[in-house]
Amino acid sequence: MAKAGPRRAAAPGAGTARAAGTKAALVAGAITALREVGFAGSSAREIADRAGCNQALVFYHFGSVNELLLAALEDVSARRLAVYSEIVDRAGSLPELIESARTIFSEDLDAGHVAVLVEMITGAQSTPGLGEQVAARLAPWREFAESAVRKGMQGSPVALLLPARELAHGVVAGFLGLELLASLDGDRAPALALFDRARSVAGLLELAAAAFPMNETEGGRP
Amino acid sequence: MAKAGPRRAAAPGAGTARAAGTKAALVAGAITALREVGFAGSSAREIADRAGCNQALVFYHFGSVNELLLAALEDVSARRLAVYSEIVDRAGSLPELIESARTIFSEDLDAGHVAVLVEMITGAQSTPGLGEQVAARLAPWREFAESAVRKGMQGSPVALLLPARELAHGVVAGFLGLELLASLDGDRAPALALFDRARSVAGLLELAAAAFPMNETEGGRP
DNA sequence: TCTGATTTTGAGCGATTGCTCAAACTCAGT
DNA sequence: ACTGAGTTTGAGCAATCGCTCAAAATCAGA
Repeated sequence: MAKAGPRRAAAPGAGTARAAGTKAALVAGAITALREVGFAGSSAREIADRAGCNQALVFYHFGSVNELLLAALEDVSARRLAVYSEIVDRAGSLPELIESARTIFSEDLDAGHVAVLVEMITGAQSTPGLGEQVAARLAPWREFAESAVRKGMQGSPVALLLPARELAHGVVAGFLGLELLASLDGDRAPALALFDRARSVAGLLELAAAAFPMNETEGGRP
Repeated sequence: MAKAGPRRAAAPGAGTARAAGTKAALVAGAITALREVGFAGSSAREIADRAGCNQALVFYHFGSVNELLLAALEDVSARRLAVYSEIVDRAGSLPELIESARTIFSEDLDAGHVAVLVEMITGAQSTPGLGEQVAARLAPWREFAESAVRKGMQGSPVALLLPARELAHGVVAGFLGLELLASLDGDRAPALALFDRARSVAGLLELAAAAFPMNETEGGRP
C-alpha cells in the first residue's frame, strides 16, 4: 500500500465521462469473464478484450486485476441483493420463504449470478490476502440471510433455541455449498429436491403450530 | 485421452521400488502444496521441490499435474474417511453424532485435511473438465454422510419426511460451505457455535421423543 | 561384466501472466 | 489555435506455467 498508484478521480473537468464509461465496461467485462472462464481465466487481457479496450487500462483505472475483480463482485452483489430482498419481502410464511430460496437458487444457477461470488470465494483460496477482502464483501449477504431467517422464525418456538445470527451463518454456508456442488457437475437436482422437501416439512410444522398454539395471546404477567 | 503417455507399471523387475517411492513422495508433496499454497500455487515445480525430486517426474509418473492432484485428493480422502467412519461408529445418539461432526470439522481445519478437498473443488471451478472428475471422487463422502444421517435419524419420525439421501446432500453442502467460510477469513467461531446449538436442539428433541414415544413397540398389524 | 529396460536429470520451448512505460490521443477551458 | 490534464495505446519486461526431450544414471537379470 501507499504505492505511487495512478491518480484517480481528480478534479472533474476533462474526459471524465469517457473514463467512467470504460470503468463500467471493464467491470461488466470482469463479470462475464468470471462467469465464462472463471477466476483463473480472468486475466487483464481477457477482461479488456471483453470490454473492448486496452489491457493497460485495467491497471490505470483499478491498480490491479484483483481490485477490478473485487469491484465486479461488489457490483453484482449489490444488484442481486436488491432483487433478492424484494423476493423475500414478498414471502409471507416460512414455506413461502423456502420457496423463495429455491427460486433464488435456481435463477442464480441459470444466470450465473452467484457464480461470480463463488468464483471469487474459490479463487481467493489460492491468492493470499484476497480471502479477507472477499469475506468483507460477504457481509451484506450475511445480513440479508439473517433478516430472512429472522422473518422465517417469527412466532416460532425455534427462535428461542436458535439465534437468527447463528442460523444465518449456516444458511449462507449451506447455500454456498449447494451452489458449489451444483456447479461442479452441473446437477442441481439434489439441491432442488432438498428445497422442496424443506418446504413440505415447514408446511407441516406450520399446521402443527396452528393446532397447538403457544403464543402469548392472553398470557399477561403473573 | 489415448495419447502417447509414458509407459507405466510395465513388467516389474527393474527399479520398481524406487519408482513407487518417488510416486508416494510426489503425492505427499502435492498434499502439502495444496494445503500451503493452494490449487493455483501447486505447480509441477512447486510439488517436485517439496518431494525432493525433478519436476519432469510429475509428467513421467502421472502424465499431468492435474492427474497428480487428483491422486493426492484420493489419497487424503481415503485416509480421512477411515478415521471419520470410526468416529461416527462410536457415536450412539444424534447429539453425539453432531458432536462428532463438530470434532471432525475442527480437526480438519487444524490439520488442513479437508482443505485439500476444498482446494480441489474450488480449483476445479476454473479448470474445464476437472469438475466432473472431482465430483466423481466426492462420491465416497456422499455415501459416508448418508450412512451417518441414516444413523442419526434412526427411530425418528423425521425419517418419514426427509429421505436420508436427500438430507445427506444438504449435510455435505453445509459442511463444505462452513469449511469454505472458515478458511476464507480464518474465523471458525460461527460454525462451532452452530454445531453446539444443533447439538443442544437435538438433545431437546431426544428428550421430547422419550416423553412422547411413537415407536411401533406393540403396534402389530390390524 | 555386460546388456537393456526403467528411472532421473537439466535444459529448453512456446505460451501466458501481471505490470510498466513512454508516446500518442482526446477534449474542456482559454 | 493553443495548452495541459486526463485518457488510451502498443510494445515490452521479467517471471512463471505445462510439458517435451535427449542424454545420463541406476539397477535387475544374463
